[in-house]
Amino acid sequence: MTHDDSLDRAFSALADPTRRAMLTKLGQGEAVSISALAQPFDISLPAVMKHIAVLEAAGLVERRKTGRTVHCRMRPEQMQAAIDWLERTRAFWETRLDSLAEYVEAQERQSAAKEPRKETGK
Amino acid sequence: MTHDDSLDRAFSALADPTRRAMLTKLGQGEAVSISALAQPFDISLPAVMKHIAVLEAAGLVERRKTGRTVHCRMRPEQMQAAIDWLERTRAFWETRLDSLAEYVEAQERQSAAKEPRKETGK
DNA sequence: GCGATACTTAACTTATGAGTTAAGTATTGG
DNA sequence: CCAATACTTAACTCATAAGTTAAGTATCGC
Repeated sequence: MTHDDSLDRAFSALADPTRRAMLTKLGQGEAVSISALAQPFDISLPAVMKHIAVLEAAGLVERRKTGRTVHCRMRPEQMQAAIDWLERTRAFWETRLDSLAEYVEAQERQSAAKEPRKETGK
Repeated sequence: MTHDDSLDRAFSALADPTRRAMLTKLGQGEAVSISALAQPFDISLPAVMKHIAVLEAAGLVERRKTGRTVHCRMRPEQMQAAIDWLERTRAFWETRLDSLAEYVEAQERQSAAKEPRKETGK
């Protein structure tokens, strides 16, 4: 089985509202320090560190240390991979749905042209 | 805080490879029975039931019972909500930064401006 | 140098998630 | 009717995730 655990990590990282809020902030394009990232949340700094570690392990975020300050920035590639998986799965469903609708429609036209197709007497 | 726990549940459900495989199968448009869904996996039926319950709670899947058989089908709306969140977050990043090269360039300018005392003779 | 700042690590608690086995309920088919 | 089929529920194990506090390390500003 082709099991891609980078998708596991990406979706798992995205499942937490604190981490999504961090990504939203990082999505504005600026590199944000860890303490600045932590500021809106009512949790301890070690807890924030853990969230950032999860985001980094998922490839969603990159850290760069300058002096005593660490700046984080978003890396959209893994988010794109998640989008791709979702689009593919949903898109497939929708094309099948369309072709199913076409099929049903075709069947109806065929039935109307010939004779009503009934279930065999039960 | 705009905390949407339907996104929590959706991403959390998507984080598991077994559940993604189930969604891929359901993405083909047919309603699949629970035992048919379970067939490819080397786990017990109760474990499969739990996965389906998670997918259902996340709004990604719908169950319909007919006699003793339960058929599951995909519901793409919540997947679309997940796609929307990801697109929004990533798209914002990308509009802010026209290209990676431009970003790196900006970073270098910022670093140079921020720490002039190092490498004074430049 | 020394204290404040910014992050890091360690150790621990508590909750949840994924799996198990065993036993139960409800339909269907012979 | 009875037994096989298809799912369900209960009870439990084990691993990991998310948070905590406390203590540690490495700059920076005076």
